[in-house]
Amino acid sequence: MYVYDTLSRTEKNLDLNHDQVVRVFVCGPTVQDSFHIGHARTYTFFDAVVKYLRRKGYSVFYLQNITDIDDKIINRANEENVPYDVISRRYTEEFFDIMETLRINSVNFYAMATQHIHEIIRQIQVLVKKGYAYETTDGVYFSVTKFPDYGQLSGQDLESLRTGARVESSEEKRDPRDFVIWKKMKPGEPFWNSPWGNGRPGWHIEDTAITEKYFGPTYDIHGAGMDLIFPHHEAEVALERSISGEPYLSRYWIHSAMVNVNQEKMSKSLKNYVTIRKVLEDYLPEELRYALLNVQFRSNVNFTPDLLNEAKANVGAINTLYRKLKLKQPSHENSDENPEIRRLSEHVERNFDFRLVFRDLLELVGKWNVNLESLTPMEIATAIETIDWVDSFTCIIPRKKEDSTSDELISLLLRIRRSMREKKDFTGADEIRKSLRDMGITIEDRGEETIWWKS
RNA sequence: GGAUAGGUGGCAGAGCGGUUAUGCGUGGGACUGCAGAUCCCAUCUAUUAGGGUUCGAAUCCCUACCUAUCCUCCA
Repeated sequence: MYVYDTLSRTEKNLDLNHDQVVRVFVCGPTVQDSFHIGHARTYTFFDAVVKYLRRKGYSVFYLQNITDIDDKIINRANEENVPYDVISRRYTEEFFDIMETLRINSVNFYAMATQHIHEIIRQIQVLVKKGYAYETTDGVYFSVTKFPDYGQLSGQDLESLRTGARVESSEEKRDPRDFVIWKKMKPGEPFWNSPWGNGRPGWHIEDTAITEKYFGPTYDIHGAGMDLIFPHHEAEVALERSISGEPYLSRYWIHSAMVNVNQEKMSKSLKNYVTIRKVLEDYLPEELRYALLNVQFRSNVNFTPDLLNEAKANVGAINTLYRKLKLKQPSHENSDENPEIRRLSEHVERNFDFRLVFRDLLELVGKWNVNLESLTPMEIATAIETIDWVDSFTCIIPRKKEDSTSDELISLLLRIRRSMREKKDFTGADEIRKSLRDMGITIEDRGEETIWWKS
């Protein structure tokens, strides 16, 4: 398997160990506001990656943090005049709710920042003791120049960072490029006790404290959106490696690209974002997943109606065929190997190109549709197995609606409809068809017989 | 200005030196009582620009131009 690794800037052989747990960490959100398609993209992508790895037999521990204390949360709380945790809880709940709806369920553990204050303080203590961090009147800072590899991950050199300094420089910072790891509280702000007085953690150290607790000083895969490469991940590397002395933090760095609107990054500040909830008013979660996975992960996507409509059309086509196949009699013999799956898996294993998987699956769907009536039981089994396999990590086959209609009743209705049609009572026949559709049952007249399925 | 990706038909996107992929859209047709689903045909005959290498380039090299992300909080 190959993945593009940000640090080495090359496609690297993804060399994971089947005998050990594969440790994957992906940066979670700051729970300060509603979530948009940008979030959906990142988390859907890594969900599919982890599901694929598991499918392949790896035992993956997928860890994600949740930033539940942060300036933005405090600001929001002040605007609404409520305690900060009213905000963080509200959006944490919304986040979990959306994750569930989008079928993003591969994360083993969500680590909340505020539940790891101890670990954070311990890391800061080590950094201060080793001389990597220093205290000022408003906080504790990490001294960037003490870490020679700073800038390596993002391809920045320290000098150009200095000249580009849009960094707001606090007077007491020894270097404008230094970053906070502990913020001392201002009146009215939430706080935790620490050796440096009351305050709260900086963002970067939150993640290293969490990953160190669950994974130790190094782990296998670190993922997130590309916008976090600098300074966030750069800072994580500096912090953890300064503490551990190890030559690396994560063996692989996988960064997914942005979602754009009118060629611009979807973001809060530009007010050009579309919330996930909004999209789910008109599209199925599976259609959104398809749309987002139908793009190479390192390419930006422009978010347009076309993108979703194409996904809708394709998900519909795959699903319809899938339901029809399910009505047939597949062979139950064990086939040695499914050649289609082998071919499709090559796409996944070359840079997780789910898009190519979809493309080839669609071609197969066309082929199966043409021969639908003449497929052998073996071919039916292969087709179903192939779609199931793709669905096992992409989750694009819409779930059936909960239903209570019995098969016998449906058959009865269809018999009645048949006799109506024979008597040319098409109005009545169409009414039955429409009612069944409303109940999530699709029917299809095929000459003498009528087939149906629940979708 | 620096770092990193890119620039292919109406849109999305393959191709990695030698068949105008493919999907969506659009038009037409088959099937159907009508739908739906599916299929067939067509449409679009595209590769940012200019040089170069080559028998031959979307594909390699150079130059220019353009776009996105990051260099500040951000998935």
